[in-house]
Amino acid sequence: MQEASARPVRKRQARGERRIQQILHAAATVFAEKGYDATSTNAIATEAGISPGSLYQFFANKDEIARALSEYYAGELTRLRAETFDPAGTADADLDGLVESTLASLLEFNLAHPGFKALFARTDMPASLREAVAPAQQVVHAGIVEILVPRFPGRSAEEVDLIATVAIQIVRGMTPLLLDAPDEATRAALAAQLRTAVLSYLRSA
Amino acid sequence: MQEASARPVRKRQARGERRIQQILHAAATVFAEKGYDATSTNAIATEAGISPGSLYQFFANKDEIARALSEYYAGELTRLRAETFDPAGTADADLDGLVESTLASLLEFNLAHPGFKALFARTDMPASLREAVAPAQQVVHAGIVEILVPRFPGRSAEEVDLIATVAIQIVRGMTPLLLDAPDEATRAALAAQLRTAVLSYLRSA
Amino acid sequence: MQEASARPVRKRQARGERRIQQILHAAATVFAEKGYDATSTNAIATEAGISPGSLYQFFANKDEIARALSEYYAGELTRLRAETFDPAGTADADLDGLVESTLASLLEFNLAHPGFKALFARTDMPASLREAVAPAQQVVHAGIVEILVPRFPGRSAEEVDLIATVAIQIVRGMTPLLLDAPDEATRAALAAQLRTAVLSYLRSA
Amino acid sequence: MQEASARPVRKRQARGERRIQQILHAAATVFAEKGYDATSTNAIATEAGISPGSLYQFFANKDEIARALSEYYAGELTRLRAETFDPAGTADADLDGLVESTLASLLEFNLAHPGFKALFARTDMPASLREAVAPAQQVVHAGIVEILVPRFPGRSAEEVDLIATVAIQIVRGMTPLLLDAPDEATRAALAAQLRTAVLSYLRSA
DNA sequence: GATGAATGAGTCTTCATTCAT
DNA sequence: GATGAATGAAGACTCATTCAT
Repeated sequence: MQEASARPVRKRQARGERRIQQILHAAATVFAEKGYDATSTNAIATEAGISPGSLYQFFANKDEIARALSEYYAGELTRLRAETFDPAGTADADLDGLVESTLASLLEFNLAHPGFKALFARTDMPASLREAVAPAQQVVHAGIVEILVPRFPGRSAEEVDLIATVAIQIVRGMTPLLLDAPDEATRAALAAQLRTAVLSYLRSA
Repeated sequence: MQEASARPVRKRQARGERRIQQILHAAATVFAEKGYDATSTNAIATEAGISPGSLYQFFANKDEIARALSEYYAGELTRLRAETFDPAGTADADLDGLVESTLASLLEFNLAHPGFKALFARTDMPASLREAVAPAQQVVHAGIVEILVPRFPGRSAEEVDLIATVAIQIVRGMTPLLLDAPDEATRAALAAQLRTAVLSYLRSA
Repeated sequence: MQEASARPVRKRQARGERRIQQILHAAATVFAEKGYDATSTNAIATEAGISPGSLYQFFANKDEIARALSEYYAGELTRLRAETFDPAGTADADLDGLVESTLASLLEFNLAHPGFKALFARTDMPASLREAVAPAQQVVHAGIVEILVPRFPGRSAEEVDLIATVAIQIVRGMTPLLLDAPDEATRAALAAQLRTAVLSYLRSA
Repeated sequence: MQEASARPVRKRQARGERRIQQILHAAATVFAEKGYDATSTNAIATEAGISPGSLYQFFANKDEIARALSEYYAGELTRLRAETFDPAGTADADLDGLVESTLASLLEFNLAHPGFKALFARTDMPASLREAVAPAQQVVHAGIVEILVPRFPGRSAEEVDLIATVAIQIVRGMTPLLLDAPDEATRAALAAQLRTAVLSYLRSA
């Protein structure tokens, strides 16, 4: 009985789940192209190949799409982190390598998820969006804190928080430049500068 | 005819100039409150105490207002710079002091011109706005370059440009945090971190 | 085959009947809360704990729900009438008592069936709704006529019809006030006035 | 100077004033046809021969149109009342005549202002509409109270209020029937009954 | 029958911009 | 130049109804 009834339910949910992924993917695409503000829900629906009404079957409003996308990104980041990150090796790893790999991961993530920058690499957000987008921000912040804590043994949690915030803000400020770089060389140069900036900040913080 | 109309023309121009200032001031106020995207031209007109039609007598569209405001800020920045900055003393001044005073000036400028952040402290801009807002960005950039050149004697113009760009981007990333700081203490702490970040970056660049 | 399917069919019909009651009950609840126009079929389905699709398995459209609900009320009214009303005693009962008990019954019915007022106590209806709702209206009308006929011996059927219509319209006009009365005292006072109004009208008609 | 500057201002206001009348007239027409709920703001704009945007230059939303229309009707009713009503002669006029002329006026008003019934002759209203429509209701109520006060010398203000409310509700209940009467004869018959109903109620109240 | 996803026309409203006066 | 009315294309969102499973 369990099996028998579980299947159809799952099937239905599966269809919805697929649609949700579809919508989120479409949203990410359009956000990446036009930015969050300039993206209309109808444009998302069109990009997803569905009708405006269908979109609202799954999301109550535009902000909820941003929130869900943000949560999706948060999940992906967490997943990637779990795969990549070796907490054991972190303590004695050199800061240089840690920063390098973290920045590389973030850049790679941005390239693989073009919508991410619309939710992450924006320093100036309306309150409603800021709230919707909090999940991904927090995951990034928590991840950075986790890296920093063993590096700043004498500091209070608040101090490390602040340092993480500043480091993230530096990255945030540089991200659009990196992503919009006209060629690979420019991007590499900018990435190198970003590494320098973050590293030197962390060393003198 | 020339003589006869000369004075009224000047008067008209003068009046026009005043109107333009009026509009720009209103625009800055509303930009500061709601951000550029969420600001309607009607809201600007209302804030300026004029009719929407009048606004369009002076500005062809919303972007042009941003451009003019940006140019106004560029002018103010240049003026302030001319008053404050002593090129003679720069060469042998210590970088620390230079960075400190420059950042302080920029913060002060932001506080004195609340609309500035809507045009400057935004890392992610639609193309049309980015272009409109270029003037102020360039003045800032040029100012920073001017400071940096004597500090990086061996570097090419391009390299210094890049360093300036990165430094600015760091500031840009931090500015919203600074301006939205809940209290003076937080702001001071953030400002100190920003100083550290810029300084250490410049030192290791 | 006939035999084999006979019972399941009945079962199905029984289940269907239950579903229909379920839907009608839900509809009445939501109508009572928001009024007919503001009630969405999805809201009814949700209140009934079923899916929108299921609802349309039993009712072709929103108006049909109103019609069925109206028919249900008509049935209930008829049933109550049969239980309560003693045609034998009516002829010589005093009009005063008849009016009083009839109005009391109607009020009670309204209180017991909160959805009734959305279909009955509305003087201004779109044609489609008016038609759908006719059944209950007619039962009420017929009931009143039945009471009035022996009271107006000399009058033609049309005249009695008219008198009944007017009496009902008076009740209809007062019903929302009665049902929305802020407290019991106010309601009682309004009920008394309504009695006076109907009684004096009937006496001078 | 006064004259000179007053004119253009008035001219501009006049244009707006005319538009407002135009919109209210259109709204009344559509309300009369479809009822308030079923009337869309776009339909009003179309009926008024203007664009949807223009409508919102004068009214913030649909409710505000209802309110303005209600206020217009309130004004008209007051004006008519001032022209027609002779307070001096009221005291000793017979109730019969007063009721007759009042009901006749109200019927005439309804016929001359087809939108009125959508705002007045509706017993069951959503809260937002009820509030918007209050002005006209109050004028009618006040007018009736004014008539009734000398007729009910011993009663408190609250009692007279209640009596007026009931009388109005009777009229309200009958109005749709009157207005939708298929022919003049039916309407006259209904009007006669309404007179009887109101009069007998007032006599026995 | 049941489900919930799908539809798409339609709702109210906003806004950059233009135009008559 | 100034005014404020005019425009109409969007925008976010809703809802009665239908359809695939």
